[in-house]
Amino acid sequence: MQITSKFTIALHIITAIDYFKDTEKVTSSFLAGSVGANPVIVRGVMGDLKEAGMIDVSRGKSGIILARPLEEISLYDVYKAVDCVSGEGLFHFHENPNANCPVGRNIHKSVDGRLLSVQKAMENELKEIVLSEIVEDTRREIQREMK
Amino acid sequence: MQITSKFTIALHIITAIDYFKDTEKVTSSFLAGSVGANPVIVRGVMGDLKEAGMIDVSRGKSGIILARPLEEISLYDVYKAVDCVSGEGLFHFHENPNANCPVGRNIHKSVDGRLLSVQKAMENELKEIVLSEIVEDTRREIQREMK
DNA sequence: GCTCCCGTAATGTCATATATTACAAGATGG
DNA sequence: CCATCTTGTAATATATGACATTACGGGAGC
Repeated sequence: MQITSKFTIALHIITAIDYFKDTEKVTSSFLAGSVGANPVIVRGVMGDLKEAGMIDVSRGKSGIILARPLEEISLYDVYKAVDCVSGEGLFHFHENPNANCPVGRNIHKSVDGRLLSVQKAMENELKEIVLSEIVEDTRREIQREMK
Repeated sequence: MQITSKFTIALHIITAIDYFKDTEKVTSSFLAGSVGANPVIVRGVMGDLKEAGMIDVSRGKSGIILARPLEEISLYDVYKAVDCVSGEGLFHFHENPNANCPVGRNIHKSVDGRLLSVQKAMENELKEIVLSEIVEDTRREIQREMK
């Protein structure tokens, strides 16, 4: 199983908002075109990012702008904002271990904590990466193309 | 999204095989009873573990036994054996970024590597945990119950 | 040969991700 | 104030994947 594409869509959106901020009118339809997904999906992700205070969205003839400097936003912030790992955690414990079996009754206690610490390790890694790295890398790749 | 319950089922199975090795006839149905899942599911996981050389399975009136000492098997080995994270990786990149858009064309290059390294960080954490820890902890919990 | 149990195919169900259409309501420009 | 553009969101459809369940063939032991 995998982590929802909402996460990478969010990264894509933010990168595009920054990249096109001076040359295009950035709307959900425009972003959807770049991402290759439906505008409604993009609006959903936009809603998550807005709620987390990463972008400012206004209706009418306005557009979408970044609300915070990219150096201050980590991948973990985005990951949390779009909530791509549902509440119960990264690992899905099988639902009904048999309470009449000593192993079934106690396996949770010895496994849960360890799996949680593994998840935390991954999340800490996400905290180490900031959006400005992604955006700058993408800019560099685009530059390289032009030569 | 989450990592399949096949993973925790595998941990449960192995623990149960060890715990009941002297007192019960360990079959797929017996294990299914403890896990709280269908015997067919358990057989599938057993097949994965067998293929990875962790257990020996024989038909007829025999039973299932561990093939390697638990100290030599890490959670990562089990995780790989049951293949609970499909081939493409933990993160699911959105499928169709627009190739006509400079961002859509280049975002992959700047994101893929970073996400992969996050996944590796998690997997390295799994390598640090050995099955004997789980089994011993579970035994301890069962002991504590009895007092 | 009888019985037990694994291996596996076929099928069904259910949850979730994503796509798509439709429309109300807010913001802006004239 | 009105026309226009765009977001927010509900309702619906589709596809995929996880898991359950039934069924049955074939090996292993007694």
